[in-house]
Amino acid sequence: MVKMVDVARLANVSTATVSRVLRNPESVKEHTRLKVLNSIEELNYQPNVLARHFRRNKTNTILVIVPNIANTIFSQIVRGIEATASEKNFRVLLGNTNRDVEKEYDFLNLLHQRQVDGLILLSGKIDHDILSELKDKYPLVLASEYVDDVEIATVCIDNIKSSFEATEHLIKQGHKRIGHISGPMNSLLSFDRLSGYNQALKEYHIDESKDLIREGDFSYETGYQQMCELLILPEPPTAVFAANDEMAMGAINASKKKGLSVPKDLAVVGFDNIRFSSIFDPGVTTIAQPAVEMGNIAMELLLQKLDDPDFENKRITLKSELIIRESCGSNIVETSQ
Amino acid sequence: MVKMVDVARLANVSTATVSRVLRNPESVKEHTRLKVLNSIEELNYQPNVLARHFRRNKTNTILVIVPNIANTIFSQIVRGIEATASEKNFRVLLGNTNRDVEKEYDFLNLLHQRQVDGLILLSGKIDHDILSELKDKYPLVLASEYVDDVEIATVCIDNIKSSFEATEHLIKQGHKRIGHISGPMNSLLSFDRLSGYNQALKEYHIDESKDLIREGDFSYETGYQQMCELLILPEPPTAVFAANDEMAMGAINASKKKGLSVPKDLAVVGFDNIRFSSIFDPGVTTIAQPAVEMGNIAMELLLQKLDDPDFENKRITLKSELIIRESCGSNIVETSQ
DNA sequence: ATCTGTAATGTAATCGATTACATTTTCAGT
DNA sequence: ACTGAAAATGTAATCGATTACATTACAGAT
Repeated sequence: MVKMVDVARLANVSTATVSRVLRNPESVKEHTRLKVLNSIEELNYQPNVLARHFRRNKTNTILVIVPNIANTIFSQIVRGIEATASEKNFRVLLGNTNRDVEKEYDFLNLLHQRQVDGLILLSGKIDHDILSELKDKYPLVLASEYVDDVEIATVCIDNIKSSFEATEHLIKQGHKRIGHISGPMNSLLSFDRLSGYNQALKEYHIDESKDLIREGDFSYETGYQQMCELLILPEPPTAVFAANDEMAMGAINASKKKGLSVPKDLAVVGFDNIRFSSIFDPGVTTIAQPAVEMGNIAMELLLQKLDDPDFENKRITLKSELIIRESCGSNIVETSQ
Repeated sequence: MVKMVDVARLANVSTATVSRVLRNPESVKEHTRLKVLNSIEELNYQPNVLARHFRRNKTNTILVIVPNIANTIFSQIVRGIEATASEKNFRVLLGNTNRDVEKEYDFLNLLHQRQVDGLILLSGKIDHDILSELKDKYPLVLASEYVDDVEIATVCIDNIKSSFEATEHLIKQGHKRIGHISGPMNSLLSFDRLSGYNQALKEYHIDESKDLIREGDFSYETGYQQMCELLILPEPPTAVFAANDEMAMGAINASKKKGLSVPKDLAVVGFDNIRFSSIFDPGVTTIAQPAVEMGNIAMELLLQKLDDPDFENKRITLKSELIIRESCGSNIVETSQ
């Protein structure tokens, strides 16, 4: 393996100069720089990244902890993160947890071991105290998820507002009995989506009913089960707002199974606008998060933190959008291609 | 940061002994070992991974190149890889290419730079010559995809056989005009799925027709488009075998759009058994690959290669399974929950 | 008690880039 | 031409674990 001394010898300079050419080209005279670059070329020199990491105690790698990479909302955010990261010559290590908190903690070891320089969390499950300790010790950004109390750099949408809009849309279709299948209640995001739903009901003077609110865990299966529960109520809902698209699809399939037709007998709205929402039949009306952009911004925030650990922990709120498809019975209908 | 010398000092031994306790415990006397372990505990010592990587010129990290991580078939394989990897204390770096060959080559730099110790490829797009050079220079395993000519450790299923079965299933339902929407023809896997289809037609004395074979690229969109093409033929097919589930769903939706009913007017079989195939309406009949197991085995093969670069490059072929759902009009019908 | 061979432990070089500090070069200003 | 400051380059220490080689401890044989 060619190393820096070899280049230095050939170019007739010191290793310090070679190193500077690579990391601080402007601090080296043009003439010398060209000599060095030529030698690098001639020897086909590639710096030893591991030595560099060791010496600088940095890896140019960041960790992204994802609850479920197979969910397109997360893979899109990751795509955004990667795009911005690779521009700045950063690598992205994916920590897929399948919604298992233990695995999250496992991945955090990578931070402690300095195998990664920073962290983007797409999951809000980690304990508050640990989170608040983390954000003081390492560059940390939350994306999509968020927490209160602790001040952490965050990119997200306004979940209360978008859930309000989703529910309002159902109300405007004339529905009065509207169910909600929520996400797991240990996450603030789930809580806010529920709040948006509640606020919409209140705003339009619709009585709340505890029976109509069911807790799921963002999986298709819980959407299916909870919908079954809702359907055996003495007075079942005529519409359902599910806290994500997978659960919405679960709810739709449960209703179909019971012989109901969506949207005629039951209107459904989801959340996230995952790829299959437009492929599914009926197309799922949903709230679209600007996922790729969210990833871009999350990475930009992290880069700033990496550069200056004291950089302000701002929260950036992006706009979401209601996408109307067939599942809610609106007359405005998108094609499913 | 506590380092090895600190532990050594406290335990009253040399750093060599501390290092041995960590890497070769059996070479250290029980008495000494305990002293050292106690000191490690007491000081809460964590070895500097970067220094270790540098010194050993190994990172205990492997790279997995994936065409599209949002596709559940790939995320399942990755899950299998990760499970086996983490047992052996290996990290998995995910290289998602979105089917872009350029990005594949980018990721290969990680190998050259020794940032990863080995590679599992889930894509068969890389140039033969490069592949054959790679496999001599680095531990390399192919999973799901495979190539001929070059001898590389591989885990896969028998795509010809399973496609034969899929097509045969349609034939046994009485279909005589069966279309095929293939994968991109630069991949051997697509080619084999086409071969299986052709062999089944031949076996059952059904005339082939070039018109009925359309090339897609494994995306929903091409499935949709190619099905549209098939439907405007003077004599359109009554059944279609698509080389993956996404294209099968595209085909189904295209037919629905034209007012056809699946499976009554058109029977469809897909490939891969992605998660959404059972959620889709109608449930997609498909070939299930043992994806997680495939990942496990791929990682095991790679570990063997990492251990001994001259380890035999065997190809392991796993069993696939035909999963019958509603889309093919069989009377044996699975529920879609 | 002495010798021998093996097991256990220690000493110190090593991996290769980075960088604090030292030295030399350059050049503007007189 | 000379001075002094700034720019360019060089010297050598440094990061922290690993490991080849050297030394010591110890058990068993004589």
